[in-house]
Amino acid sequence: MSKGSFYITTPIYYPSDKLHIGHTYCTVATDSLARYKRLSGYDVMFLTGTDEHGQKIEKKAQEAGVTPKEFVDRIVEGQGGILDLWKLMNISNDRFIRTTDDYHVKSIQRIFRKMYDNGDIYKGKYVGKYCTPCESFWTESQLIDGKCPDCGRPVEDAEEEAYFFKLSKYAKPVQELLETGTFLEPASRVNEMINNFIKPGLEDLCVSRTSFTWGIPVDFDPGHVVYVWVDALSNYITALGYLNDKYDDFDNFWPVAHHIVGKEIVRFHSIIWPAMLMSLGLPVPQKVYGHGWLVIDGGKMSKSKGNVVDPYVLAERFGVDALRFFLLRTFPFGSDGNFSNELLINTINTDLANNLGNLVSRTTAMTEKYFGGTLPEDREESEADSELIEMINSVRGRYEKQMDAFQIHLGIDEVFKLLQRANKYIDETTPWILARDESNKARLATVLYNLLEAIRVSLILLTPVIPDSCAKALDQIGADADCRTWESAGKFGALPLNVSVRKGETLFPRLDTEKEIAELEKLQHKKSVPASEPVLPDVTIDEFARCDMRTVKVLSCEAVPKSEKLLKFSLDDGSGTPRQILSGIHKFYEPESLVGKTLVAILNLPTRKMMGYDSNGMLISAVKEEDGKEQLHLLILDDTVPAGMRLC
RNA sequence: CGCGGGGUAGAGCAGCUGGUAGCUCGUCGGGCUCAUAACCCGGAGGUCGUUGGUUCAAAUCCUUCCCCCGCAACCA
Repeated sequence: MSKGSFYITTPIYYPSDKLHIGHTYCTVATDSLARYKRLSGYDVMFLTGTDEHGQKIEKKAQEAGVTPKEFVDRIVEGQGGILDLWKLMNISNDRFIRTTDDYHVKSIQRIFRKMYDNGDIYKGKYVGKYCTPCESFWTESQLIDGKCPDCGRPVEDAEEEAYFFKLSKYAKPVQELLETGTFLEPASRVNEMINNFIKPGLEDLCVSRTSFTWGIPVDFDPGHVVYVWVDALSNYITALGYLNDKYDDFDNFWPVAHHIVGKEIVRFHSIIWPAMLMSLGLPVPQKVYGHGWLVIDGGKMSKSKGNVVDPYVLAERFGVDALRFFLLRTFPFGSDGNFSNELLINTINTDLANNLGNLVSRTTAMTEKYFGGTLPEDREESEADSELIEMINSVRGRYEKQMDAFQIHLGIDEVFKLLQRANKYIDETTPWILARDESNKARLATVLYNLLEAIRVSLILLTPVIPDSCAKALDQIGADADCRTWESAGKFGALPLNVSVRKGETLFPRLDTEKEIAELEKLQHKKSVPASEPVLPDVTIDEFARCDMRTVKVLSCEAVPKSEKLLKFSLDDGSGTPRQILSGIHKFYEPESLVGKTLVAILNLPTRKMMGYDSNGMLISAVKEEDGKEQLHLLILDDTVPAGMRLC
């Protein structure tokens, strides 16, 4: 019965913030592939989850005044959290792993131990700089002006103990893996990996840390926690029960694994992960597929640009299926896609409302109008039917080919070619004319039946993408369970000759483009305007007085070459010697416009190097997050104010 | 010379194992009236970023330069 096992995963996401449309894109795509494989007869395991350890979460939790576990619990399980989002998006994952789960923790300790025992993990020294008061280790590049980036005090040479994984040992087999076969796709990523990382030489990888504690302890060496590589990547096997008793699916689903990942983490999945598996004596997964990103106006989505798209807003307004469809239909899965509200609405209208929804509507409407909803069994075939029927019979094959290559958008495209052909078929056969003459009843029934069949097959194939809508529409055209199977999608004629249809509610209402875009912008605007920040905890007047803020006049100002943000200022601070300060405000000000202006700067910050220049202080600006976008205004004073006056 | 991706009709993209350009949307015109002002047909619109070269023939291969994006760096 089963065609075999199929294991597919998303990355485990880092719950330091709310997830955005990019994460949704990846998960929805993986979900549709998982659903496709189930539909076509595979025994599927679909895993997603969260990667919950690390310094960043430790720090964020501290800032929020909660424990790290409380912090991630809120983002993962809380209202509007990750689990809620996947539920909303109709994600059919079989399992959800959190790296804080007990069984995972135990497995990781055993995996670490195993690699240690076989000699691939060794204890080494991590040479760096140590700040005694802060008890922190820093690398050379993290230092600011040779001093501790946290407190500005001097640091000393020190060695930190750390465990290393012999990544270098596996450079050759990994390169061979990348070069042969189809392990990493799309193929364009292969060269990137080899040129960038393997050719320059793979260095052994630091796999433990002592600089933070929010992680899985190395059980045989207290003080060390397992660093992200081993902890996070191994989720793909611990979730199957590797070296734990929680699950027992490892033999079923390894190595038929397919990792869907964003292009930014292709490196970890195509180099480090296979090397780790080789070390453990395990086979490597079948495929790593790096999909592209959703970008906006050609640029990356980011908080500071204020263009992060919230999947909740879109799903609530247009429906989950519409959003799922848009993401998978519009963008080639392997490359970047340009997201826009307008494109979203156009796609919904053109494909879902006009093409699919309207076809179902006009077909069911005619069936009800001319036959009271139930077709008679008499038939009269015609040469005019052959092309449509041929397409119905062959579409599954073309679709399957694309989907097996993870070309979801092309798979969908095959279905829409059939839907378009069906719409055209109505024009060719003019059923409304046939209906005028009683003697054409058999011919009319044939035409409608053929249309219902085209719709039925299309809906089955679209089920992985828009499951709920397809189920509804299949109800409308009277398809019972046997008429919804993968088998039945391969051949014309599954519906009974006397099929009964029931025209239901409109599947995808057509949207008013301009109105919707306006509404959407309003919504996204509203959502992203935060309440003004709370006032910070008290400081004493003495503490305030330690900040040496003074008026300064701009002597000269120029852009720093090769930097898009930095401006280099020469300032009169009243001392007689010009003071150099760098400031990342090029996005807001052109250098010429600031010459001669009277500004405010804090002078007694430690010197900091930026792009090779010293910056002796910081210009004071008024900053606000507005509309998700950073608004920045330099404090510009009346030019009658002389340079060098202190603020107090 | 840090690494990589890309520059093709108004917009978004395909074509890139070489043979005088395709798709979707938009636009213009026509048809139809079963349907969610939907559906069907047709037209207009591109010297395929730039320079030079290979070839009978280049968007497609090699070369020069320009521009955009991402990584990196950096933004207190």
